[in-house]
Amino acid sequence: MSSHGDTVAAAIGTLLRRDVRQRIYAQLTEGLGDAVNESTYPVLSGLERFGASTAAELSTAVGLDRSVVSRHANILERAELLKRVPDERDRRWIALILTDRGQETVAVMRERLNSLIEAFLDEWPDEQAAVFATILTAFTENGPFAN
Amino acid sequence: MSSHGDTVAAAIGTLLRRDVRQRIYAQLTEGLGDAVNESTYPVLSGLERFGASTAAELSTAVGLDRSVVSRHANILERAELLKRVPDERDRRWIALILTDRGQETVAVMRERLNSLIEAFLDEWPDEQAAVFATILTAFTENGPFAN
DNA sequence: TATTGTTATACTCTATAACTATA
DNA sequence: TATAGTTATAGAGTATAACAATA
Repeated sequence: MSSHGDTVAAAIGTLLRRDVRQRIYAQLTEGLGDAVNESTYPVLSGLERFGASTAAELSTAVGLDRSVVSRHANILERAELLKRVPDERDRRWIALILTDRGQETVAVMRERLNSLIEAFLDEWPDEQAAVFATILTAFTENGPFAN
Repeated sequence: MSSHGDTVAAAIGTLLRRDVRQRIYAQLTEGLGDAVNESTYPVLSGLERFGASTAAELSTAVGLDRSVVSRHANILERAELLKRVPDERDRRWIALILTDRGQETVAVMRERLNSLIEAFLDEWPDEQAAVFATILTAFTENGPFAN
């Protein structure tokens, strides 16, 4: 009878806290310009993950309405982080694609997150870090809150 | 050269996503009345964690302005989940305390979270679950995003 | 003077509705 | 007609400012 549930539940509860979340995003987006923040992050990050996408496609992927994606795209376009191009598949559609600068920005944010976590994990034996990575991934992909 | 950093970073990124967070809160608060939702949750949960507190005290603990805590307290008070009582320490202050019903509500939410996570962890060898719990707790308490 | 609780106000983010264009 | 993109509008949540009450 393990019962690490309470411990993990408390930690998850902390991660979900608004102030914690804001601190994380603030660190990742610091110095990248006003256009890059907790709200626009999903659009930037989503374009990097899924490649060129329409606002409607991206909206389902990131859990926002397409009107919201369109609005964030305006902000990111003005900052020259993405651009709009005709979508070959359907002339009604407009594809959002990252500019070089947009790709660099996403790379910076990913690198920041990766290296902060890497530094933290270095404190633990590799075998334990591997177990942690495996179970955390399973939790987000197949756990009780996976879609 | 471990490099579980990328894996963990991706999982953390998922946990931070808005749609994931909303799904979690929706499950925890389902059926507990309109007063209990993602916004009022921190106030309820905070009162349980810290005990009777003023709006100002709670606001620093949960990362909200005291005016916001006061507003949420109104909603929770109308739902009879908390009540306001004079604070012995200072006659300017008003202590927020959970009613019996409020305590039951928090217990239900905690129990839901605990048992969902417990069920997930039961799928793993206890030793690995213990490692996961230990490292995750260290991450939230002393990791790169701890306050 | 300083700090609390509360309320009024403004701002941000998001969803809904309405419009245009294309299929 | 159906669905995309976009924009106008409304709603929810929060921070700021201002007020009365108490220290």
